[in-house]
Parts: sequence; structure tokens; C-alpha cells
Amino acid sequence: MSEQRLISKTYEPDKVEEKTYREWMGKGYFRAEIDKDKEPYTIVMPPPNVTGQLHMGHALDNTLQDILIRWRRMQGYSALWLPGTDHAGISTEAKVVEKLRQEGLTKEALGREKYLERAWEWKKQYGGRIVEQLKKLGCSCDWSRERFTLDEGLSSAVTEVFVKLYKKGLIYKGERIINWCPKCRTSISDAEVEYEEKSGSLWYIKYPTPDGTDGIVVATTRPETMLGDTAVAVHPEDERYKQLIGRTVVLPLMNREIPVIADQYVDKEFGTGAVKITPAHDPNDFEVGLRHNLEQIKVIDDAGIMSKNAGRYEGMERYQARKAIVEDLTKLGLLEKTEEHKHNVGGCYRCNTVIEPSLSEQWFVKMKPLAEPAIRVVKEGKIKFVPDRFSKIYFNWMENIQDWCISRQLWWGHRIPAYYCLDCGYIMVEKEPPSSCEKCGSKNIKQDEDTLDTWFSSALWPFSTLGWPEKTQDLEYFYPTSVLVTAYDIIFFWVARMIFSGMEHMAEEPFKYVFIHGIVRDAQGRKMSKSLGNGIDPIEVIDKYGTDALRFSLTIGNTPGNDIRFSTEKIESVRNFANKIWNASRFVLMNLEQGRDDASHAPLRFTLADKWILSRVNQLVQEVTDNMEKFEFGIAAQKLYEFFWDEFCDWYIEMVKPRLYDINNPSRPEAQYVLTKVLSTALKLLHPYMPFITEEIYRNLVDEDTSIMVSEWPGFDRSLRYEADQEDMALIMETIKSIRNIRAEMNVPASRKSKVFLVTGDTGIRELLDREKTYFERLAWSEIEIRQNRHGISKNVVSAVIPGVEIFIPFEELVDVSKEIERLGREKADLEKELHRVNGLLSNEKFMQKAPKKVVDEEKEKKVRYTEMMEKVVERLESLKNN
RNA sequence: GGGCGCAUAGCUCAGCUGGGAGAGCACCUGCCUUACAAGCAGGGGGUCAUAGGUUCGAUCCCUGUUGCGCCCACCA
Repeated sequence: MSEQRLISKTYEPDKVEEKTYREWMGKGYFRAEIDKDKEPYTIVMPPPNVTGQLHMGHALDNTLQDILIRWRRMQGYSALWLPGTDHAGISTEAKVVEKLRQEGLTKEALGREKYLERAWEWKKQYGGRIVEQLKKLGCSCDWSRERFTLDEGLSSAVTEVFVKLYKKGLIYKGERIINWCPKCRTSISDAEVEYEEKSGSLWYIKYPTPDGTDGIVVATTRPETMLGDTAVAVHPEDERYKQLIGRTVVLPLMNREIPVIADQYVDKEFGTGAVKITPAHDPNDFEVGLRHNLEQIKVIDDAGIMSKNAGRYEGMERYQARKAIVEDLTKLGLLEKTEEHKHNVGGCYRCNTVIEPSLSEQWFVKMKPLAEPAIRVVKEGKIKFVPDRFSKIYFNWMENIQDWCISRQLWWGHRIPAYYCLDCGYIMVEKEPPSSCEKCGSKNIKQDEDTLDTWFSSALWPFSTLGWPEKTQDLEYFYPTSVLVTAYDIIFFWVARMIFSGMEHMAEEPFKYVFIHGIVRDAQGRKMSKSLGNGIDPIEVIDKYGTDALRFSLTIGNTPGNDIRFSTEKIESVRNFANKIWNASRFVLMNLEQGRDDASHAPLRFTLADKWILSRVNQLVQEVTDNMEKFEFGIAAQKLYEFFWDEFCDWYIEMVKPRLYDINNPSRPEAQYVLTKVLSTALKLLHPYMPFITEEIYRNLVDEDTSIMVSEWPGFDRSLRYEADQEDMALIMETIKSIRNIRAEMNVPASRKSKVFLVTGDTGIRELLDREKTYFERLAWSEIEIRQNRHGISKNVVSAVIPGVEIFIPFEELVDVSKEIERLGREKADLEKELHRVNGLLSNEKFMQKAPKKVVDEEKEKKVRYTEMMEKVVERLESLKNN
């Protein structure tokens, strides 16, 4: 025993957390073993960016995962939480390039090999940071299995998948309109474009016929793309333009003749009903171009600069060019008008730069065949979204999915395993670099320069981290994983892609549940962001309030799928809760014997309070476990909070004090036993939420050499259902509350005891009150006297009625009768209201017929009780008025 | 243009399959009662957004409306 260690009056997290985490690590508690006698329970951690820092989103996400994994581990599962980090292609590359820039270098100047060396250095320097932060959060991950998306095993999984899908015809290379970020200098996928409504202009530009007699006016939001126009399209049935179809018009500024074509795509109602067609810079125009065999002219280059095809605008930045073109058109008298126009503009999700749709040769994953089983597995319920509404969002996306552009013009990432014969142009896609061309035998071979979308490797995470494509024992035992925990903003990027990848490569769903949570907002409800500067650093919160406080405040009262707000007020109240746990535990430890024998208690000597709290904690075990099975952590945490503070501290501990202070009390050992039992049970239930404080106390309470982490999760115990005692206890508590209420209203200080008469005609209640009368001394500062009737009780009393019992408190000073009448009048009014409601129900024939018997009986019982109480109140009122 | 979420006490939010409205914080009153003043006891405060419907009975289920937020979608 070393309860002396819990001397501080306040819980000091910094003295516990680091030390405890180290011990857990040292003892290997986080390590999951393959154990055929246990059921596996697996969570793969959504890998944070390797060079990132922990933010509140991570804190929430990982707290929830840790709650699940600690809970299941205690339940006896072989619980694996597999951690890792993501190489985060674009953002890491951006950071490394920026660093080089500061040194006056560019990646091109450095060359691929040297550049990658620098990138790995960067990773070495910063990659450990987020891992250390996760440890501060208390995450019980199996660090021996930590993975990185660019490590050898995962890279081989990526290559395996790429080759496999290519050979199956599900990966192809093609020239398409893709989303190009001129700042990141790479293509990005559709999912990576974020649309924002912006107000812009709609310019009406006249394209004259060659003879100058006629013309057509087109409307556009992006005049700079007109330099690449290769047609004007109108609707086939548009009478206004019928005579122009098949003829040509002159593209202004470029003086190029382009055809007027008819295509269904055109909306007659919008603008002028005539659309300029730029196949190289617009996805729709591209399609139109294919249908009509139009030339594709790229006028904007990879940096967002006008290309050599842009005539005299060459070299201008795209928005400068827009301005110049509008000015020039105005001078030429070809700008008919300009309208204000609101439209969606796509931006890069990393750098927010406006995306340039651009014709480019890229690699794609053919999605339709992959989407089909991914939809089915959710429809069949083999994967369940929690909450369920997110499955709709998932279906909507999956069912309308477009091919996935996976090639990135970056160097930091998995290089595409495609090899080109520079002599005959043949493409080889192989796991190992071919030494010569399969077709012409040439040794002149070059690997594709591009890398893969980071999400391509993340998509394989649930099985690549377990060793796939090798047939490892880990994979055999831990796959499919049990649950995936993530925020809703990442469903498309990651969850959906893991699902189709799991189905395609493992022929089995990657997880059974997708548990979706919301995002953490600031106190005003704003999204935390770097640009707003309103982000709260979880590490700072931990340093100030402790890890357990942070974790619990992110959990309590929250519901799946909904956003939460982070506020100082909330974390302070949770910090206070941790302190409450600490002090209650100090109390218990102070009142235990050194080297006591736990077995020395006799259930026969359990008091009412003992049986009540044992019964309550037993119920709590059941309820909390049920809530957790349903992912209702917010409710479970709420129940734990209320039980611990209200029932255990404010009632049970107060009730048990006299027995502890009296060394000769025959039921003192039972009090000690129950305190220990209830506290240790509550600590176990709290452990997934507040791992550190619960561990610190548990070791002091149970055994220095044990750990709550590996203790057994409490189960419901049928022998602890003391239902009658619970009802008795409820009556005692009601009576005490009522006495306290009167005393408070009369401004009686705790130091002044009251004499209290409890009057009841019910023999059973009288016996109960008599048996438990010691409770009133401490909890109601009262000495009670139990009477069968009111005879002989002074008239100078304040009274109250609760079901079954009348309470009278005499006062030496004269009680203000008018005030007392007023108070009883309020009680009477409340009872009248209740009686009115009950009588209404009971006299309603339909209610009597149709309501369940249980409800009817309850109401009948209430009527009896209220009527009885009413009689007492009326009696009392009359006697007061007669005086 | 579709789809979804939210609307409950001054603030932030719970409220499980419909049966007498809850918590934390804030506020008011009284207490340093030998675990805890980061505490204890008591108290005030809500027509559960709005209009209908279903039901014996609706904060909860259905429909419409309003407000706020989010997601998806190629109208230049």
C-alpha cells in the first residue's frame, strides 16, 4: 500500500501521465498478440500527415479510437490498434520545396535523387513529432507495428495493386481534362477540388462572321480561354442560330475561323444560347470537342501562364491576360455587355489556388467496376455506418463516381511502375523495372516520372499495414478490421476508397463499422483553421488541464456524426471532475487499513446504503456497456460523471463516513469493502475515457504492480440486484432532501442541528426510518423522531409532504405563519396540477382502453399518492389558518 | 438543382424504440461540515422554432413553413 502517495489535494496530471505511459510501454501492454483463444479486435489508425502536428481533430479521432481499443482489450479481445503516418505527397512536397527555396534552390536544380534525400531528411526531422503527440494523448497503439505509407512493405503493396489493376484494365493512361493546380504544379482528383461560390462577371463577346455582316454573341466567365476556342456551339433546335450552323465565325484577337456547331449540350436559356468551345480547358467542351472532332488548343501552361498558343498574350499570367483581353475586346467594340454573375469556382484543397481545368495525359483508375461491390457490401449491411445517415452520402458518391485521376506531378510519393521504351514507345507496367523492352528489346527504357495520389496508398491501409501482399499471420488474424473511426469530411477521400480496395484485393470488407464523428469547432462554432488563427493546440490544453480532462471533454455529451465546440468552460468543469475523482479516491484510501484483507467482509452486514450503491454500480456497468456497444460514448460518459459525482460522492461517501470513523463499528469492514469495490468498478468503466488518473488510483487501491489497463471489464452481477433496497433508499433520500430544503429556506446553518418529526401511518416506513436514522444526522443535520401521527407536535413548525411521509421541523423563533401558508399554498397548487392531469387521464375512457396496463397502473398509483399528500397539505393549511 | 443535419433553460449541449422536461457553465442564497472552496447544500429559469396531421397521449413519428449550417451536381 502506498496511499501516502495520493497526498496532494488536487490531481496533478503532469506528475502522472508521462511516467504512466512509459510504464505501459515498458510492460508491453499495447502490443497485440496473435492468440487463437481470443477474438481479435482491430482498428487501423487514420494515418496523420507525417510532418503534421496534432490538432483538435486528431485529438478527438484518436481519443475515440483509444476508448474503443482500451475497452475491448479489457473485455478480453486481442485488441490491435495499428498506428502509422502518411507521407502526404502534396503538403510535404510543398514544405520541402519551400525550404529549398529559402536556400535559393529548386527541386529541378537539385534533381530527383538529391531532392528525395532532402525530403527523407525532412521526414526524419519532423516525422516523430506527431507520434510523440499521440503518446501524450495516451493512445494505446501497438507501436511495434507502426507503419509509414512510404516504407518498403507498403510501397510493395502499392506496386502490386497498380500492376494488378493495370493488367486487369482498371488502370489506364489517357488524355483528359483534369484539375490542375498551378501553384502545386500537379493534377489533383475531383475529390480534391473544393468549390466555393464567388461573384464574378459574365462577359458577352461577339464573334463576327468572316464577311462581317453577321455574328454570334457568346457568354463566358473565363474570357482568357477564348484564345483556345475551336468552335461555337448552339442548340440544334435554336431558331435564332439555325442559319449559322455549319458556317464559321472569326475568333476575335486570334483571327482564326472556327465553326458554328450544333450540340444538345447547349442550354438555350442561358446567356445568349451560344457557347464558345474550348476543348483543352473545360471538361464539357472537351466532350463536345470529341463529338465534333475539334482541335484542342492549350493556351494556359502548368504555371497558370499563357502559352505560346496564346498569341500576343503569351507569357501573361492567366488573370492578367483576362484583364488585357477584356480591354482589347472593348477597344474593338466586340464586348457587348458585362453582367454580374455568381458561380462556383473550384480551388485546390491544399493551397486554395483556383483550379485550371486542363487537358493533360494522366493515369486513371476506372471506377465503375470497383464501385459496384463497394456499394453492395454496404447495402448488404456487412459494413455499417454509424450514424446510418452517412451511408446515404456514401451511396450518392459511389453511384455517381467518375474515374479517379491518380498521377501526380510530384517526386515525394510512390513512383508509378510504368516503363516506356524510348525507341518503340511501348509501355510496360511491372513490379520490377524491366531491363529491356519486351517488344523491341531496346535497353533504352525510362520510368514514368510521376508519383501516385497519396490516397492511393491510404486506400490500402487496412491490409497493407498488416503485411499484404505477403500472406502474413497478422493479416490472417486481424483482417478484416473491426471499426474505422473518422470524421465525415474524409468519407470520399479515404473511407470509400478503402472499401473498394478491400473488396477488390482482399475480396472482403476492410472493416465492419465506420464510426463517423464530427469536427471540433471553436467556442463560436467556427471551423478551426490556420488562416483564421482560431485553432486550439491540444498539447497546450493537455499541459494546462491534463490529458484526461481533454479526452473526457471531447467525449462527454457528444453524439456521433455531430460537430462539437471546444470551450474553456467545458474543459474546466471536466478538470474539476478529475479532481473530484482524485479526492474521493484519497478519501477511500485514507480510510482503508494497511494490508487489509478484502475477503473479510460479510454480505449479511451490508447496510441499506451498501446494497443501494452496489446495485447502482451494477446497473451502471450494464448501461455503460450497452451504450458503448452502440457507440454512444457521449451518453456513457455522462452517466459515469453523474454516478461518480452525485451518487457515489455526494450520497454514498457521506452516508458511510460514520461507519468509517467509528473503529468499532461492526460493519466497518463492509463499508471498506464496498467503497473499494464501487470505486474500482467505476475506475474501470472510466479508464477508456480517462486512462491516466484511473491507472494512478487503481494501483494505489488494488496493487502497485498491476494495471487497470489489463484488468477485466466489469460484468453485470445478478446477485447485486437489490431492488427493494433501492426503493427504500429513494425514500430516505427524498426525506433528507426535503429536510435540507426547509432548512435552506429558513436559512439554518449546518452548524445548527434541527429536531425533525417524521410522521407516517405506515409501519414499514416507520421501521425503515428508524433503522436508518443515523443518516439524517450527517446528511440533514437533524435528529429525527418518528411518530405515527401529529399529536403533540408543536404548532410552531415548518412542514412538508413527500409520498408516504410528513415532515415537521419545529423552530424556537416564531415561524412566520403567512409565509408558511404561502409555501404550503405553492405545494398545494403543484399537487392540484398533478391531480388534474392524473384525473384527466383516468377518466378518459380511451386512455383506459388503449394505454398499456403498466401505464394505467402507474397513473392509478400516482393518484392514490397525490391524494394522500393533498389531504395532509390541506389539513396543515387549515390548522395554520385556524390559529 | 438535388441530398443531409440542426433548431430544447442566459450560453454549450444531452434526451435510448412516444407515457409526468435534464446536465455542465453562468446566476441567486447559505456554508471553510477533518476527501475535495476546482468544494457542499438549496434555489430561480424552458408555450422543447412554427403550422397542421397520426395517436388515448407528441420534445420524440409524418407533412408543410421559417431560420442556420453542411455535402453533392459540367449550365458556359
